[in-house]
Formats: sequence, C-alpha cells, structure tokens
Amino acid sequence: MDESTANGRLPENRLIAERREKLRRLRDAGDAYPNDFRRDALADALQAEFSGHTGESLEADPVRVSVAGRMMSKRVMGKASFCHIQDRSGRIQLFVERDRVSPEIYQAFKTWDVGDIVGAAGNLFKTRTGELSVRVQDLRLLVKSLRPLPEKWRGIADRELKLRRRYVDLLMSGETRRVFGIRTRTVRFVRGFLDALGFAEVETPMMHPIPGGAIARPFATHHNALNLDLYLRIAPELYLKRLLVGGLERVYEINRSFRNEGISTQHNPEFTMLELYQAYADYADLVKLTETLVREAARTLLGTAKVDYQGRIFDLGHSFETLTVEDALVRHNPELAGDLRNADRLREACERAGIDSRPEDGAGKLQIELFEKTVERHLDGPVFITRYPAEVSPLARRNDADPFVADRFELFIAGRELANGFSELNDPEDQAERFRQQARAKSMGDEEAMYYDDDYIRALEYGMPPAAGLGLGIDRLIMLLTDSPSIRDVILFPHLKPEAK
RNA sequence: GGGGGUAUAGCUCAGGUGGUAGAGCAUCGGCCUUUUAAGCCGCUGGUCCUAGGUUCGAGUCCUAGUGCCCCCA
Repeated sequence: MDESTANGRLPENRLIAERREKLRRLRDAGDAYPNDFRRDALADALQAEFSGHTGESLEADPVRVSVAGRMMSKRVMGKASFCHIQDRSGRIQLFVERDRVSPEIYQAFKTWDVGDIVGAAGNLFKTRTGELSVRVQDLRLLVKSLRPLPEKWRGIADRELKLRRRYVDLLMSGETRRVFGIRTRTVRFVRGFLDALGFAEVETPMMHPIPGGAIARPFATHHNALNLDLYLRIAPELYLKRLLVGGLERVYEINRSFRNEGISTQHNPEFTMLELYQAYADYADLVKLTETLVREAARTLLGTAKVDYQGRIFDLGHSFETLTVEDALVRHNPELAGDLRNADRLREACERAGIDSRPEDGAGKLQIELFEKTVERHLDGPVFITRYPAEVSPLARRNDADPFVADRFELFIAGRELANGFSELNDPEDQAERFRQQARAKSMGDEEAMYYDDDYIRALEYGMPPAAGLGLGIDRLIMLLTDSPSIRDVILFPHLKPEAK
C-alpha cells in the first residue's frame, strides 16, 4: 500500500522514495530531463535488416546506430552489463562495458533502474548466443522513472490495474499492443475503403440541443454562456442526413457517441461507431457494402476471412445468410407461427419469456422485445436479419409492399449486433408523424423515445434524395478481429468507477 | 437489479482445523567483462480492501460496505 507523505504530495513507498532521491542527485548534476538526444534507428528495423548478418560481417563493416527507449531488463555482471530497451517498434539489446563507456558512466548506469528511458549509440554486433546487440560507446539517461514496472515475467495480472494504468499495460503487454495496433489499422482500413467509394468524411456536433438518431438515453450537459441545456450525442444520424439534403450524397463519420446505459462486456458509455449515408441507394445496397467491408477488413487486418473468435471460427468469406425477423422468431418460437402480428399472442409470449411490456406496445415493439430475448444470442452468423417492424424503426423507410415492416437490416456475428442499416425515410410528413408518435411515447414515460426535431423535418422538407444509411460498431468489429471477449479490451481507457481513495 | 468469485510486500502469488505474516521478482549492499526470467551471498520491505462483530487471541470466522472479474435479468 502507498503511504501518504507528510507534505501531502503523491503517495510514496520506499522504492519510489529511493528513485526520487536518485532524481534529486540528477537534478543537482545538471539537466535531469534533457531533450537533445536524437536516435537514427528503431529496434525492429535493425532486427529486420541485420539479424541475418554474421558477427564477422558486422565487425568487418561496422554499423553505428543511435537508439533510444525504455529499459525493460538489466543484467549487471561486474564490469559489463546487458539491458534491453523497448521503443515503439520493439526491443533491442545493449551491451555496456565499463572500459568502453568510461568508469564514471558505467558507475552511473549501475544505478539506473528498469523503467528508465535511455539513449545509446554504438556499433551493432552479435553476442556469443547470436543476439543482435549494440556495443555501447555513448550512453545517456534521458528520463528517470520514479515508479517501478510490474514484475517482468508475468506483467500486470490485476484486470483493474491493466485498465486504470493502460500506459503500464501497453509497456508490458505485447498482446495489448497487438490489439490496439489492429484497432489503429482497422480505422485506417475503413477510411480507405470508404474514401475509395467516393464517401466524404465529415465531423458533426457532439453536443446536441435535441438528442436524436437512436433509441437511447442521453447524457445531459450545460452551456454556461448561453444558459443552454445540451446533450452528448447518442448518434450523428440526423446531422449526417442533413448533409444529404445539402447535396453531399455520400458521407460518413467515424464518431464517438454516448449512451446513458449500463456497462457490460458489450457496452461502454462512450463508443465508436461508423455511420455512413449514400444517396440513390437502398438498404440492399448497404447489405452488400457491409458484407464487403467486414470481409475485407478481416482479410486486410488478419490475412484471412476465417476469423477465430473465442474458440470458434466465423467464416466471413462466403456470402452471409439472410433471415427475416419473423422467420427468425418462428425458428425459436414455433408456437407463434401464424400469430406474428397478433399483439395479444405476442404479449403472452413476452410474459412467458419474462419480458415486461407496456400496454401501448404494438405488435412490432413486442416482436423486437421477443427477438432480442429469444433469438439474438443464437445468431452465430454472419447473418443479416431483415424486415424490422416499422414501429421500432422511426427513421427508416417503410417497405412498399408491406408497410408493417421497414426496409432495414442488422448484421449479427457471434450473437452480437455488429451493424444496423436501412433505407432512409425521406418523406417529411411521414417522418413528422413518426416523431409525434415517439414524443407521445416519451410523454407516457418511455425515456428512450425520441424527441420531435423541427429542424430535421424542415431539412427533409427541402427534399432529401432517396438514400440508405448504415451504422457499424467499430469497437465490436475490433473485438471480433482481435479475439477480445470484452469491449474494455479494445478501448484504451474504458469507463471505470472513480478510483477508491 | 440478482447470484458467484476475488482483494495479503512495488509486482506475481502462497498462507489445512483461529495462535508472533511467507516465497519469487524488483529494491538496497557485496562478488562477477557475452548475459537474456543471468548467477552467488546478505539485508530490507506489510493499515493482510474498509468498518463493525465473535474470541483470551482474527489474514483466517460472522455482518455490512467498496473496487474489480464472471454469470443471470
């Protein structure tokens, strides 16, 4: 346990106090935090280029390098020592000899700690065991680390500490670095994929006077100067569709959105989503686009369309199955065949399944409640579920032949919703009526129901081109690609309760 | 919201039935010029998550709480 110091600064223990004393001596000797060291090589590039060289060739044709990084191990053997430094690319070993760097520097080196950041220059060579290393001629301490790193072999085992001190986790865990490397490259892939199709990346407000675009509870905030209540966005949808009205025709936003809901292995209060809108396209076009995007993401990031997730293989290489909401419901609730739009029968089924329903819920809402409870987790997929009830799709276009349903789909993989898309409702009068229904539901206590958005209706009244839109959970896609069981594993700093004092 | 698990040294973990709190790594001191979980010798280091309770005595048993993890809703 950390002890508070008498002067009320950071909690300290003996190890930190010892390092702080070393820092004090460094300050006395000069600049303790220099920023004039420059390296000319990264560890992995050196490994890639010179690991294949023999010791003899490196002696005959010396390669001088400057490297810098955090000291991750240190082995002092009398008048010579080894240590490994880690930079953003990987690790390389330093060989430090007293009589080469000078007795003074060697003596100082012996007092440095694992975790310190150092810069070194010297010639590459091969050790007796064949490891490419730097025979150090110049060596400097660049940053004194005051806090010890976790135990070198097992790293951080405490899950909470991994999340709270992600900076330490990133230093210690190659697996964590792998996951976030894939995250970075996935986002880059999505941008490249959409840019190539002529989509424009845009940024829309995160603070909304009227939260909209999804069925969810918002976070509230306040603008002091304007004395205005605002909400953190639950989705960028209504702003992106205003851009369709504005003629942008193909837009996307890789957006952070915020939903005031519970936290679980599948939910973080803030999460990253892709939303895109394409004019002169319908939901079937976006089914194809979604399938291609997910498949090519796997191929690009993993080199294969067969994704190993939590011990099971999901093959994204074949065309994905398609199933309607009602067919899926009957598959798992055969007794409902023929009664899928009978609200009374659906309500009975909901009660049997332990679902609380509201008296005002119609057949569509009840269908979806039952779907989420009895069907979703069985959807290994990849499978597109289509024909969602219009009642639960207030922003989606109705199906021409069957107005009970909307031209909407969701993609499920491993029992989880990964994407949601539909043909957009661009009839301003129909949209106004759907907003009125939502507002009624809100006034009757449905906290997730939507607000009536006047400006959005006004935008539609100018005329929004026929279009389709898609939302895709980036965090969930990355969970799939990195074989991560929890959303917290793919978010650098997931939400946690405040640290206990 | 309900159930289960977990919390001990800086880190990773042991601590049958209640009886002076342990190991490895790290730190500190000594030896060691090709090691790589380096090695050898020696010394340190603890609010046993918090608050109550039972008891002569609690890391251990009981109650409540808190963080984290898992399952269910």
